[in-house]
Amino acid sequence: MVRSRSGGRPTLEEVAARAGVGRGTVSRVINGSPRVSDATRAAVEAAVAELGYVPNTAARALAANRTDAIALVVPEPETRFFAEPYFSDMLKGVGAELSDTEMQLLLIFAGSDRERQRLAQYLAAHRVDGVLLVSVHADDPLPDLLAQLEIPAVISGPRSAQETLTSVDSDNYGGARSAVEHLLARGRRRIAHITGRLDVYGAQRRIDGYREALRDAGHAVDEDLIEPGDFTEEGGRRAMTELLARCPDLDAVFAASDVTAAGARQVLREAGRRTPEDVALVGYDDSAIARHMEPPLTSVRQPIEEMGRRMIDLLLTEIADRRPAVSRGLERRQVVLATELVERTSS
Amino acid sequence: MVRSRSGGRPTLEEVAARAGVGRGTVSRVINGSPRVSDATRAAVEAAVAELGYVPNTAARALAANRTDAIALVVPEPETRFFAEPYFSDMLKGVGAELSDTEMQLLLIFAGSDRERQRLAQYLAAHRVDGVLLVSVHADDPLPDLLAQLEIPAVISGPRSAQETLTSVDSDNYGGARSAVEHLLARGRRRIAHITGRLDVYGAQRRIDGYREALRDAGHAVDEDLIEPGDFTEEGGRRAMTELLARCPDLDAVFAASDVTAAGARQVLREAGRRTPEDVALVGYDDSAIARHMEPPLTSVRQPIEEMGRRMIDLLLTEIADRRPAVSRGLERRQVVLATELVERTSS
DNA sequence: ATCACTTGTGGGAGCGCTCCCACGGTACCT
DNA sequence: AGGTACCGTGGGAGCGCTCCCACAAGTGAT
Repeated sequence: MVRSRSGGRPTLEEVAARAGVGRGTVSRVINGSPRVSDATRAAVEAAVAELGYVPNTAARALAANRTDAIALVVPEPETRFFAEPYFSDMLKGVGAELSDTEMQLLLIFAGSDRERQRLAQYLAAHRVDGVLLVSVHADDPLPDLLAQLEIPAVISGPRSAQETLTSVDSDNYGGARSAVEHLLARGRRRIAHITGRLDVYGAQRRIDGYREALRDAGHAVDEDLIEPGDFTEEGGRRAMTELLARCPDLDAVFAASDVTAAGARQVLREAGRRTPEDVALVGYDDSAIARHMEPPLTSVRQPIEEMGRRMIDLLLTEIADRRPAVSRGLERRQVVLATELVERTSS
Repeated sequence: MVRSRSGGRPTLEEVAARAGVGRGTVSRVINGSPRVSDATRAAVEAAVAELGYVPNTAARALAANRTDAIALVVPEPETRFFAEPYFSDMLKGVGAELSDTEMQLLLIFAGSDRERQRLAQYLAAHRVDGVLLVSVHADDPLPDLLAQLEIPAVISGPRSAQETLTSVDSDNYGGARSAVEHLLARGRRRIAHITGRLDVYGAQRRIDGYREALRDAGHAVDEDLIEPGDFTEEGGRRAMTELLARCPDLDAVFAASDVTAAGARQVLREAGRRTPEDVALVGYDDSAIARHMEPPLTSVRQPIEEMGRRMIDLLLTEIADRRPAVSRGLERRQVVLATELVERTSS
């Protein structure tokens, strides 16, 4: 690897001169165009290697009007990002799928208003080719901003049944059903449900699954057995206290998240209810906490890593589609991945 | 905010036309140059607002040869990044210091060889103005690569006393001293030390602090009481087992990390030694685990968030310095921040 | 009135690439 | 033989900015 005489980094032009070809040809080789003869390609590749040529991203971005970067936007403060295994799993999947691409991943937190302001600015400057949106609430204005700026985006967890953005989700409805069916099969009849945040579509779908699993098995749904939570541990404690007071005869609890189940478990123990003998418990997420609970928690596993991979997949397709023609096919793409019930001793 | 007639995003030129000034003047206003009259500045700012102008980063990067981005390079797999509070605290400090800057932060993992390859490519392309390096081992080639590419960099934790890169560190020597002095003050006399990874400079400094605190207090250093660990829990168990076998009369343990202390604690309990009655225990990091241990662990707190802030500070200075002149002052900048002993009931 | 600065401003040149048109060469038809 | 088609290739134009030189107008000393 030789240093270019100019002292700086070698340019396309210099590579072309060295290989004895034109600028256009080098560009074609760099970008893997098939319209180059093998001999020429080899010569150019040799010159690239000799000079240690690396394309200037800024120049490319300017000329081609693309950035080769995508953003993973997390509308939460850093703290939650690190605390919840959801994000790290998602990141793993995203990273894996991106690793044999030229695309660069940016991680952007938009927890505070300040940060959201900056994000809006960032998107307006079109500094990324596409956006991955995770954990978005029903009333979040971000998706609309993205649509207005015409930036390709994929959302994890649609905001509603009418979601217009491309989305990847796990089967919340089916996951909830399997949890309830499992409890029914174990002979439980008074199954309570501590829900997630009601403004999250996925939480609604879990409630639907809970209801219909009971109905389809020929049981009436007792609304008293449904208590709203918010995915947190504290919410689980609160809801469980409420439920015990209202329905002391319950014999099972299906919680919308593992941490919620952990909160519920504390209250149950303090009330002298044994798990699973007196009250069976099923959580959601199959996070690390599920394995470490006492007793280990039965939980609905979502294929989060796989979701990350699919999101990238869809996003890259959308970016590619948008490039040459305006292929406004506009078929709504919604991917739903299956969940799996992981049975442990809490049920 | 009006859309530019061309359909795309407005350019500097269009803003200039609208404000009735030249391109250069708009550029000056955008970049906050003082050499613009108030009236002109106001006119330009109005035009910017009306058109909703946002500078094109790629064009700027190309023309000015800078990217306005810096990378936080983590030479570990994602998993460790999420597991250790060290990183999230660091990120918090970094983010805070960067928040009133135009600089963009990129998070880059370089755990696998594959990822390192990509990183090298990335740096060679000069896609960032500077690099923050955390948790680097003594034999890591990354710092040299950075030096060779002449990319400003700041390292957290120097690799050795001869570190050439600008560095920010906490006072490992002083932290260790304070831990040992605390144990001495509590009347302990047979104080063992489970070290960190020996190829980490900070771990060496802690050993130095341990030794000199004993010596300065007039005690001989018994080398049998020093057992190498590796910062992990498993390492703590192993080392503690070793120590108990070799020196059954020890009455205190200073561990180089909280997780190591947790490992040691398990072994001590299994051996029937009470903490703190029989064996006092002090950890390092003051991480969440310290607060949640049974009994709560006395630990040396490092101001990690502050370290993150200082690192950014130094890096931005270095980037700014490099821009116009080649101010090879080359005074080695090494910042060392004080630690604090957080006393709990384990000692 | 002249000169020497300073201040604010306009606009040319150029950053390194991609896009695309044009051109010579070969191959295959009529 | 001429015509048509398609390769592979060279290089002009232009992406939107910053840098810097040139210049007009103002200021104050001589």
